Amino acid sequence: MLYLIKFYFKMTISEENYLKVIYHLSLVSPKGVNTNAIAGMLDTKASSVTDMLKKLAEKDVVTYKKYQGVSLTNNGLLQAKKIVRRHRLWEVFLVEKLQFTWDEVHEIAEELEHIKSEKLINSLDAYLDFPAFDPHGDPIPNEKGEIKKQEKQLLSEIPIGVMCKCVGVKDSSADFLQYLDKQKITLGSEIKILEKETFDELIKVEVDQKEVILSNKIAVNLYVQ
Amino acid sequence: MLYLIKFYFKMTISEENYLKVIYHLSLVSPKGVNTNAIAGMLDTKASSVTDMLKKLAEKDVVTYKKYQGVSLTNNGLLQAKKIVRRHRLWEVFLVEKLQFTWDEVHEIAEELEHIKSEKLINSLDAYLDFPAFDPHGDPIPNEKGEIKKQEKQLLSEIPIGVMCKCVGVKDSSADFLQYLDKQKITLGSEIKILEKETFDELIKVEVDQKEVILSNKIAVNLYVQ
DNA sequence: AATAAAATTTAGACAAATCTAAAAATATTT
DNA sequence: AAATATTTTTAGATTTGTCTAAATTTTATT
Repeated sequence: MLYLIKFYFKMTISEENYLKVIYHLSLVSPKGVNTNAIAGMLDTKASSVTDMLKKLAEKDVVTYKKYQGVSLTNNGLLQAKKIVRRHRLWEVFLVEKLQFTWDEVHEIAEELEHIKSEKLINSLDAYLDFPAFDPHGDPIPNEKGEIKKQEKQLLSEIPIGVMCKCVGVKDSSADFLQYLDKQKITLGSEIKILEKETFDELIKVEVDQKEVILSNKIAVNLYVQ
Repeated sequence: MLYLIKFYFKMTISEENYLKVIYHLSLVSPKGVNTNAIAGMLDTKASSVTDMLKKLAEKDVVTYKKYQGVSLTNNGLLQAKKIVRRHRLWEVFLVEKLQFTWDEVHEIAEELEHIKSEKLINSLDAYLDFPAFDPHGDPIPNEKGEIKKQEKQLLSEIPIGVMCKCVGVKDSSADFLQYLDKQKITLGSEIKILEKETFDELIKVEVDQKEVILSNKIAVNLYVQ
């Protein structure tokens, strides 16, 4: 069982933040994540990223070849998913139990996600009744890192007249979420597209029986089913 | 309102841990806390403590004179109480909501206490119904740092025949708490001393209608009312 | 394919929090 | 009160994560 040892390196908060960002970026560019992209997400310098990538490679959580970008090892992938799991479970807790709105939870979850007690997180999971999705519609990995994939499309891809339901957001910035609140759009909202204007790409939709006009920027950032 | 600025120095986790320890020690020795005592509590070296005390003095959270020990400023006291507040509220959460036992909560609360969102902690407080005491019977400061004092005595000070109720522990180590569990003693247990043996200081007590023998070490670490 | 541009890495420096070993101050004992 | 012991501080080193500026590699353009 000696091989297990490498799975139990303790990760610092900084290392965890790198892992998480590499995970998110690798979902978009699976063949290797750029140094600059990581630096951008973490608001740090490329040279700092290089330094950290060497350390993470040393710990066997990423595969790193100079100038060739970086990707997660199996081990690193599992660890990243655990961080994401913690983040999203805490978000559910904040919304469901502490009455936070969906635009308020991200920052606090960024801190809570680094508390690593397995017992804590599994108890929380049970307490919340094993939610599969967080308040933004993003899937919550289970203890083994397994993720329930959800069929979903962007609102912009839905044809006129078809009824669909809001199941998530692509952009989960506070600005966007607050704008959706203002339009009374939230997870579960029933949406039907009434009209699409080709010229300026505005669309007229019915949200829970009320008509509203949405821009294309909204439509390409809202997931529906 | 310029004077408020110094209240808003961001504290690192390490600084917070020092503040908290100084707070706890100053309850016992109010005329100044020793460098060595702090080092002992934080499992660090006296020289590291000296370094940190200078930094904390710089931030106006402690009053520090070389070789003369250290004490909290008003500002430092409030900050320390906020950390204690967060720690104890999380302990209540873990026990009441996530079914942790009272010996399991301390370590996790040590991490949770450093998450500083006021909104988070006040929402949690409300969610828990504004508890006045944590699972070990220790008081939870309110938002302003006010603490509800509880009349309490050690079990060892109670005369034979008087009925009392367990309201807290002086030693809250996991070992002691687990020992109490084994004896079926918990917060709220009704206790009556039946006999005191002067020779070896064992005492025979009735706990919730059942007789048990306790050592003096238990009696001097159990608070009753 | 040569050149220019962009991305990445290296080298060396810095701040935070710690350490060891030695020096200085305080407290205790004889 | 002198000698000894204890406590505390200083000086200098180390580790982690970051930075700037220069050097290198890769990619894009002519």
